[in-house]
Amino acid sequence: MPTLAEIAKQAGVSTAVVSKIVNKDKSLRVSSETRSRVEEVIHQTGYTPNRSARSLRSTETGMFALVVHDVTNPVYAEITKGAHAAATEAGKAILLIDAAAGDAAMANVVDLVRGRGVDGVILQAAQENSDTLITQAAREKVPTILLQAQIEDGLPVVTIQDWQAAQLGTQHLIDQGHRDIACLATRAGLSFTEARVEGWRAAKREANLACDGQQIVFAEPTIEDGALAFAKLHGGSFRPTAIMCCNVLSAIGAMNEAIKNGLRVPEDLAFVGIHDVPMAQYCCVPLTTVWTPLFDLGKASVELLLKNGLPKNQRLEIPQVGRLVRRRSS
Amino acid sequence: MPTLAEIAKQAGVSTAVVSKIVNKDKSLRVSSETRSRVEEVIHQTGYTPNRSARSLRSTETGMFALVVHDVTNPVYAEITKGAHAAATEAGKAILLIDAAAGDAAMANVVDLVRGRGVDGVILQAAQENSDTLITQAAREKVPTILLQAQIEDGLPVVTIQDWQAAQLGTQHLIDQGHRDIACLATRAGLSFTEARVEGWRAAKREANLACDGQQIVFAEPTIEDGALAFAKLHGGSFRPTAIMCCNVLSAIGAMNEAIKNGLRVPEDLAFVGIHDVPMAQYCCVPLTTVWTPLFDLGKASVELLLKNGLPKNQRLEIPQVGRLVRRRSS
DNA sequence: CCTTGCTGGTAAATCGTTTTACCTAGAAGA
DNA sequence: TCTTCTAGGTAAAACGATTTACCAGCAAGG
Repeated sequence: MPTLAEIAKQAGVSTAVVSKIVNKDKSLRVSSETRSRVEEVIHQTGYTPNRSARSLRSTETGMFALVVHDVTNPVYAEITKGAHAAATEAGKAILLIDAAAGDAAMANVVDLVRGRGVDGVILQAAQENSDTLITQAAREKVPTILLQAQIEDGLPVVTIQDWQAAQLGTQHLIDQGHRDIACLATRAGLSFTEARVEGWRAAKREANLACDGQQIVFAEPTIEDGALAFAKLHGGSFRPTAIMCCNVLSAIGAMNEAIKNGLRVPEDLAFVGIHDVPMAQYCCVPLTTVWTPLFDLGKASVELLLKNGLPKNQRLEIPQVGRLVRRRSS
Repeated sequence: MPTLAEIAKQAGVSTAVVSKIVNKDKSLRVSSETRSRVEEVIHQTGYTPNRSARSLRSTETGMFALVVHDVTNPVYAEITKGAHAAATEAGKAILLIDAAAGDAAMANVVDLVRGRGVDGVILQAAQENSDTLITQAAREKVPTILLQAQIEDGLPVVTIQDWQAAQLGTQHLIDQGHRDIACLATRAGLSFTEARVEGWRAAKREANLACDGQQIVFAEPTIEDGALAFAKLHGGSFRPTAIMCCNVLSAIGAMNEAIKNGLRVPEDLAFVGIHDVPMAQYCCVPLTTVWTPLFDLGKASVELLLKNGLPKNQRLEIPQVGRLVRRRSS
């Protein structure tokens, strides 16, 4: 409740001194008596600087916007948790934006960026409406980091090792003796989708197994879309004995649909999914997954914003490597 | 990038006029030519008011802090989604704090509150460290709303119909012919835990079934703790044929553990859980749940903050009633 | 002719910090 | 004795909005 000016008056010094003491500014030369007198008053009154005033002067708000597709998706929730952890450690706050809430939510972020309400943006690009956000951020020179998908050149991206994750999962299926391995990919056209499909392809090539377009089907990372994707795959001419799923939720959806269709998992059809969320462990047939460093993905993106040191086009791949978590589905 | 003053200069008017036009202040009397001239300049330059400056004058930040136990818990994620939706609709932003991140995160919120960085707080009380937050918020007169648990008198609480949810689930089990129905409760001592246990008790009483303390076991709302709770229940002298679980995650954990112990669900042991998250549908044995208005719970708490109209001790119970979603586990 | 009253504004104070530029007394050096 | 540091500060100008108080000029009413 008290203002800096009031503290200054009570301690009999100028506001400059108080400000520098509060901020631990090393450039301040002050006698130890004065210092302790001021500190005493600060302590007594329980003074905390007003954030708006501070931001106004310093143009730093201590807040980052985190735009995710959908908070209720456990994969994104884990990323969010990581981002939050890094922010907390640095004394910063995370402004959560759920892109699933539609254009209004996006418009809100744009406003925030234009009004300098945030120091940076971490964007898990959703639809085309994210473009507006990106251009605005660029114009306002608000640091922006892309999560997972490199939807725009000239912006830093942070990803996991997508290629390796898919390769690892596919290799496991090959090791189990599968030869007809389909790929249930994430959304077509995105950079990480391509990386994962490429990982699947690479593993198959290495084993001299043919890959063609028919073996790939794209789906959003949701249970529902996974189920639909299975229908497409099951109806086609290519009948796989295993499916490498680029997302854990679509894997669960597809697997469930397969079982509904009377298939036995893993005997008739085996499944592997990318991202090891708790749900994988407890679903109908426990799902084999490739564990990925989701927490660190979120954490790293915030840390990058804090350092503010990422060159324009750099791509940061979280070094922590995925590992296979084998369960009943394969 | 341009400031209000620059707009004013370009349009040849005072800053007061521009400010009122931007804010659609009805008290402003201005000729239509001047108005359109100003609006033109605003449009041309793409002016957006600086949030920090605005907050400094008005003492409103347009941000609410939402403190949840753990974002990766799907129940809380859904609440978060609801809160976010309401905030978005009102052009406000949600600052997410994950209490699981520990004391540092809580200290952060306290700082935010003291520095007037947020207009209000929605608190899903976690540990005792939340007390500091509450007292600070009260002292700073920052509106605070409690989620689910009434951990402090004198503060508004918003809840779902806890009693009815538990009663409904238990009644269903009774209808299935069960008589020995245990209660896997949430954390002991919390208001909503008591309400749910009371709902369970009421349903049993109504059917002339005995209830005693042995039939109740408490657990945190996690899969792991649910599993542990099952062990306690299974080891005891009371052998239930059904368990009414006050949380969906602990239900899944307990059910899984039961199956591991060779029990058949629902033949040997039936389960019902409160809160209908997607996971319930896809787990080992699809879980019967009582659907609850989680989204609306989050939404309502934000709306309450927006209206700022809740009397001190009021308790808002989301009117939307729960319904039973029957699946294989019962 | 004098007083209101309304229209369409303006100028300046204010919010609570941070930061820059300047100031004074005493000590030290020449 | 005169200059020059240096330690320990001070005063005031930002930052970019909002808000209050005031004002000039014209028309209408008496």
